[in-house]
Amino acid sequence: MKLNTDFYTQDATIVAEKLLGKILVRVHDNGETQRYRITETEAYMGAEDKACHASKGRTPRTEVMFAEGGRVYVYLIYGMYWMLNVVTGELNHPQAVLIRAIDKIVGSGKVGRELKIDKSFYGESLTGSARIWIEDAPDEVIFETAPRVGIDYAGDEWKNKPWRFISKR
DNA sequence: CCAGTGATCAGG
DNA sequence: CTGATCACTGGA
Repeated sequence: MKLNTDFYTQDATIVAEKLLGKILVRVHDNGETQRYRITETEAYMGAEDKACHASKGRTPRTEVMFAEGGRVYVYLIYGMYWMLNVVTGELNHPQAVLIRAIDKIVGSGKVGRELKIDKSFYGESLTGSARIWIEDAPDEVIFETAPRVGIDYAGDEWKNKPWRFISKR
């Protein structure tokens, strides 16, 4: 069953944890369907969080994070990799969860490449799209937490938050 | 270690 | 317009 708006409007730290073990579904134009279990996520927690893009203010790129949870936030990094994020939280609470790994595809850049994510997914509704959504899964998940990756610029307080969630089998 | 690669944003 | 920066990966 597709995860609904009630799920996505929770805080990013909650959603990031609960997304572990859930099924990410991607349907291509030719009908080919990919299904992957989400195995690693990171939470970005709003305007306060120096590691969150939205802490730099409301810009065309960060705009979608201010929407109610349940949309896709994508951006290109280093001119090569599309980062796939899920917008979470209530309206005007700019939060998102980065999908870092799905099954054997470990690495946020590889995830975007594997699923053929591009700019056209910016703002896509995860509750209403026919080409990308996430389904609930009953599996119990064992996970550990760790600091987030690649955010040295954020300062110690935010850099050290254990907001990376890694599924252990 | 570091090159590749291009959108994005603040500043003139 | 310019130039710095970047939630990364892959190859030396």
